[in-house]
Parts: sequence; C-alpha cells; structure tokens
Amino acid sequence: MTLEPLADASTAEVVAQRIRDAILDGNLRPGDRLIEADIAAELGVSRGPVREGIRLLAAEGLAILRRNRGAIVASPTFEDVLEVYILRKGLGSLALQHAMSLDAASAPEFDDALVLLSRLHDPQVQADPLLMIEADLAFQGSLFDLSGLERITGVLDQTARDIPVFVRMLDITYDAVDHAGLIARHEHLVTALRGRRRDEVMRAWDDHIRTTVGEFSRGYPDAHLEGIFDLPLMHHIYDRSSHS
Amino acid sequence: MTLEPLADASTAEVVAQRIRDAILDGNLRPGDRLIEADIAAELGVSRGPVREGIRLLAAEGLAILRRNRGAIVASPTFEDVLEVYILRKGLGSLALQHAMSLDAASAPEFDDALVLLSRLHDPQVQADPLLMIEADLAFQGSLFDLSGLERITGVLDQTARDIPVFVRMLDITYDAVDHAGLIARHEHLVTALRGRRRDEVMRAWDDHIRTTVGEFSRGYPDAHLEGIFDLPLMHHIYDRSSHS
DNA sequence: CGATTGCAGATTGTTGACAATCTGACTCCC
DNA sequence: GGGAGTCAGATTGTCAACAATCTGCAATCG
Repeated sequence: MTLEPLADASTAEVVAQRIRDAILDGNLRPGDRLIEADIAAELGVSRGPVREGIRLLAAEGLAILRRNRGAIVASPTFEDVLEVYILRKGLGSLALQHAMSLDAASAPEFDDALVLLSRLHDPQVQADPLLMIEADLAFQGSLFDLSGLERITGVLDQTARDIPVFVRMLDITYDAVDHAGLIARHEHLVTALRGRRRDEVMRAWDDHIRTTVGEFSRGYPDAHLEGIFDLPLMHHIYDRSSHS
Repeated sequence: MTLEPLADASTAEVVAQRIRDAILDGNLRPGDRLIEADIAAELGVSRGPVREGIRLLAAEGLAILRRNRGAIVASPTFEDVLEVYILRKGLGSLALQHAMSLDAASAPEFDDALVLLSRLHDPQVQADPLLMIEADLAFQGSLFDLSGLERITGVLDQTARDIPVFVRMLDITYDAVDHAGLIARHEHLVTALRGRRRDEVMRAWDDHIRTTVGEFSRGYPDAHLEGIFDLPLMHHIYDRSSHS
C-alpha cells in the first residue's frame, strides 16, 4: 500500500497561489498594490499568512517589496523573460548532463517524466495555452529532477512558476504554438537521454529553448535576440561515469 | 552634503544574520532546532520577525522547514558545496559573458570591483580565513553585477551567502589558502575583462573555480571531483555587440 | 508664488494571546 | 511483550490589537 502524503499546502502557499491565479485571470495587473489587510479580508484569513504568502511571491520575483511601503505586482519586461530563458538554458543543460552521468533513463523516476510527457497529447490540455505551458514545464522539470541536484532544480522550478505568469502579463501570444513540433522535440529529447547521447541531448535542449523563445518573440519584433542564445551548451566530457 | 541612506535592514534580516553569525561562531550546529520563541526571547523581539527571518534562511537552504514541526539548521554535505560551485561556475560564466558584451569594464561600476579587489590585500582581511572568503565573494559578486542580469546575480548572491556558512559547518580548512595566488588570478581576470578577451576571461574563471574547489577538497580526499568541473564554459560567440 | 512644515489617513511592522498540531511517554488490553 | 489508545507538554500556526512609518495634501512662511 502506497499512499500520497496529504501534502496539504501551508496557508501562506495557498495565499500565494491565489494571488498568482488572480494575476493569471487578469484580476491583478502589473503595478497593482498588494495590501495585506484587503487580501486577508477577501480570503477570510488574518494578515499573518497573507504577509508570508506575499514574501513567497517576492522571492519568486512576482511581487516587489519596499520596506514599510508594501508590495506591488511586478512589471516584468520581455527582457526578464529572456533572462529566465538564459537561466533555463544554462541550468537545464547542467541538470541534463548530470542526469545522464547517473544513467537517469534507467531510474524508476524516468517513468514519471514519460507520464508527464503523455499529458501533452491530451486535447483538453492542448486547447488551453496556459495548461499547455504548465504541462510542458512540468515535463521538463521531471527531467531535471533526475539529476538529483536540488539547488539547481529549485532554481529551475522557480523559473517554471514564473513563466506562465510572465506570459500572461506580457500578453505573449502562445496560441499559435506548434503542438506537434513541441511533442516531437520532447520525444527526441527522451530518446536521446535513453541512449545517453550527450551531444544529441544538448542539441535537442538548445533547439527547444530557441524554438520557444522564437515563438514568444513574435509579438516582440524588436527584441534583441541576436547572440544571446548562441552560447555553446555545457556539453562534452563530464563522462568517466563516476559518481558513486 | 551627501549622506548614506539609513539602509537599516528589516528586523527579519537582522534576525537571519544573527542566526547565520551564530552558526559561524559555532554556537549553532547542523541539526540544532530553531525554536521561534527561544530565539525571540534571546533577541528581545517577538516571534513574528523571528519567524520571517527563519523563512529567509530556509529559502537560502541554511535552515530546513517542516510543517508544524519547526525548523532545524541544515546539515550540508560536501556534495552540497560541489553543487554550489557547479552553479557558480555555470551562472558566473553567463554573467561574465553578458558583462563583456556590454563592455562592462568601461562602466563606472567597474571601479567598485577594483575597490573590493584591493580589500584582498589588507593584512587584517588575510589574517581571518572567513573574512578572506567573504571579501573574495564580494569582489566576484561585483563583477557579476556588471551583467545587469538581476535574477542570475540574485542566485549567485545566495550561493555567496551560503559558502562561508558551509565552510564553517563542514570544517573545511581554508587556512592554508594561497592568498597571493588568489589575488593574481583575480587580477588576471580583471585585466582580461578590460581587454574583452572572452576566452581568457572564461579560462581565468574556470581556473579560479577549479583552484578553489581543489583547495576545499583537501580535507575530503574521497570527494568525487572527476569530470564534474570539466564542463566546457559557456563561451564563444555571444558577440555581435548587440544589446541596445 | 514656491518651498517647507505639519498633519491626517492609510498601511505596514510588531506584539502577545489563543488555537491547532505534533511528539513522546504512559497506560491499558490482548 | 507488543500494539493501540490516551494524554500532557512543547511548539508552531493564526489572529486581532497596537505602534511605527509612509504618503499626500493643506497650511504656513519667506
């Protein structure tokens, strides 16, 4: 018998999620003030947990905190999105490399990734661009988890929470996304991981980042993309299959 | 008349720093419980700010939080230190690359870095290994700041706060460190940055990480270092001197 | 009339009290 | 003797009231 732990989120986390949802629904816009007392009254809790929840959002970069002057919803720019993707490209390649050196495709957790990948086929998911993004990021996260590098996956998780919100705030058009292409790229990544073909994995990851950023950039024709993602991936070597 | 802003840290931040100091002084050891009420009484504040301070430490990985069961001081392993350095190697190379593409050595902030570098010559700093580490990390941080990539420098800052504490917790011997060599490496890095010689900067950064990890590893002869830091740096390209 | 000062309202920061939860020991029963 | 049930103590989670701080506007002064 194996049961999931209740894993009931703390009140502060629920508050944070509600605020995130409000942003996703468009009820909260960049620059809006987050007044503890008002939010507390609306959610039917006291200011303590609300305060804590706002701090969580601030740590993610979704809220801006100014001492004694309260919090406001962040106003991300498209450059912020680019920075997040620079981060994901760099840390993602590290995590995938490390995962391969552990022969991650043989780990039982690899199945979790496959399950999450299959979710991308669900027509209901494909119908909603935000659901699609979240499913996509969840799949990628499950691959990173195979590395066992908790600090690095922690940072990646944070960026994954940010992306849907940023997409919403910046009105990035993600509707015309090529679902079939996305799934094909990810299946390619999985195959390459299984075969521990490092260069192929790195190329697939690079390809995915470039394609995604490219799709996001359509509505931002003046974005300076040149060169930013042309950094070579962190590949090669890292072999010697050590690591107890 | 120019006055420094009071820049008085929030109570929660002061609490967090006091706890960090207590760890550095050896008064708090890995696994010790962080009981809100006790700490509040000792510092003469109420539980609210203490709670907030402990959350800050937990976000850094210095404290472990368990729902309804309080926080304990983290018990980092040498592998955690290695992961932090993997992170710093990867993100540091990104930040330095980006800084160079902005011609950072011409920025007025470059002088701040030089001032921080000069602190490493101070005999008083050199006398205390922990001061030396902190001065070293502060200098590196000032270089990263030149990139203007706030998310990435934020993560780097977090690792910089962790390192002195980890060094203390793991009883890493940092006494026999080669001060002259460290300064020489950093001056080399500065010169290469001035000349915007990308490959040389990347090599210098790589060299610094390897040397530091090598020095740390002396007390951990069975650490699996092979291959981990042999990832190529994120160099090449990233040119085209674009970026507004 | 422009700049400074003082003030009222709004909001955050802090506090101490209360409620909910967890831990560990003890008892009881089979 | 081992396991379930019970309970007290310790500790965290939550709350509402109070204190400190900030903002913007109006009054004041030169």
